[in-house]
Amino acid sequence: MPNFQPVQTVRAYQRIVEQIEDALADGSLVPGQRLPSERELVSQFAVSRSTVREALRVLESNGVVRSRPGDPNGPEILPFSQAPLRKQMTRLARVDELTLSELIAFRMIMDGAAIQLASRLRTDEQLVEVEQTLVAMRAAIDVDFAAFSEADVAFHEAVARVSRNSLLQTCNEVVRGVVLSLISDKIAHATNSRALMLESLRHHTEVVEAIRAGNGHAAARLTRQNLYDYYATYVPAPERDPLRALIDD
Amino acid sequence: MPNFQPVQTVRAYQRIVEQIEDALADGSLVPGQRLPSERELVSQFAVSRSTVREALRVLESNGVVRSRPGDPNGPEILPFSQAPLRKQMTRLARVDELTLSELIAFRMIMDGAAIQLASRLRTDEQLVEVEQTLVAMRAAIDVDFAAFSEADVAFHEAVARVSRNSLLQTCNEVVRGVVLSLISDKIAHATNSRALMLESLRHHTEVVEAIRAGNGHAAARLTRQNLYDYYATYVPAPERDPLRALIDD
DNA sequence: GACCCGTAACTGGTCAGACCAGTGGACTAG
DNA sequence: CTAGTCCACTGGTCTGACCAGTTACGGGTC
Repeated sequence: MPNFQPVQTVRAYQRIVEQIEDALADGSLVPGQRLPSERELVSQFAVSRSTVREALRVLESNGVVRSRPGDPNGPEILPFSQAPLRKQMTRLARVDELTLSELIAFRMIMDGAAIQLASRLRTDEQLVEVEQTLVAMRAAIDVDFAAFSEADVAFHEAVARVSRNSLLQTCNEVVRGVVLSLISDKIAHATNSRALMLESLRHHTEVVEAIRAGNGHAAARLTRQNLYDYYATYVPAPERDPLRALIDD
Repeated sequence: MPNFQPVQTVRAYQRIVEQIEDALADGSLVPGQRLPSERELVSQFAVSRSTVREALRVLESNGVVRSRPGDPNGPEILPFSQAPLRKQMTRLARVDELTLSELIAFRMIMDGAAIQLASRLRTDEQLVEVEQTLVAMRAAIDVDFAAFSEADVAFHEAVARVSRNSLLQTCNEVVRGVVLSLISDKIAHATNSRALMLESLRHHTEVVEAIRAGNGHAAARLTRQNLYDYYATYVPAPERDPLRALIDD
């Protein structure tokens, strides 16, 4: 008896999307390359132009290609971007499918791991790079909070690079962006921000010390603690349990 | 001097997408509701049907709506789902030239964190649930490796559920799927798989012990160690450093 | 009255052909 | 060799049509 599979109607534009995504996955299509023009695709896929266009719209909304009117080279294959990933995550966060607590827990995990890896894998030059972002943070305190925030991001990005794990790096970046967009308005109203910045700088300095010492576990623990201290006030009290579970070992 | 903004052409179908997404964000459109039929939308938005359809294709590919031919109620607003997030993440994992080592490191981080959270947050009923998946694993050993593998997945999914962090859960699931797809062929050829399964079962049992004891740190460490033991042979030796950095504290 | 079934009015999926406002390369005049 | 014009071609949008499938309705049967 043959093992029949449930059939599902696959629409024409979907098969076009699949073909293009497959070509991208197996490397026969690489970012920077151009797709043939819509009218050319019409004859290659043997479908109407509406169908081709629906496929292109889907690819475009997924950040795979970009069409520009009048461009004689045709639609462009874009390099991978985390923008669509962030869009989806933001969407989920907006509808409470993801709570702030979940996002922050995730940040604590990601950032902690990145720093743990960094403290083991860093070269001396990379340590210097990280220390320089600390210097930039200190300088930014005297400018304004936005500058400090930017320098803070630079610190975390430098550490993430050192961790040599691009997946970790991307996830980190995305979730950091989402968290910031969720609470940026609240942070802007924070009083006594200078004290906050000094405190944050002190925390970061401790982390760098642990990185220098190669003490990955301590560095990770400090990082998670810092994130908790920094964000806990924005999280409803009953949702703080999971966050604490990540810091007390 | 007015602060001019760069203008960017907003295409008609994009404004339709925006309007529908906004309606969804502010609650005037909720999952389960139906959109008017395409021809009805044509007159409401005062555009052609192609334009409406391109907007619907975009929304559909983002998991916002679903169209079914012949449905007199029109396109359905879907409940929010993490499926599109997973799709984007899988794309990231496929495209972003991720090495097996990076993926496994990521799994070690994710799974470790999930188990750490689970051991602190679990209820007694949930502990029983997890223990039952262990029983299933033991039983599956006598069937075949595929059954064992399935039971193993069930174990990790149960733990991820207990961690009460759906983002962690999704990432976990995605990266597990990607890793498995990369090495499934090699595993299938593994000799003496019964011994492997018994070893794996012993490891899982230790983890459950740590969960029962509420020792999150130990549980996480065990988990990472187990994953390392299980996967290290598939990772080229020079790439194992980052993995080891995650286990020896 | 309850039930079954065919029909007709829809639905979405696809197609063909058309127009428009742009782009960019080729071609020409200086 | 340069500056300017022109035109072929691009994507964005529209119109109108056909098809296959779904569903609700109404008429017929029991």
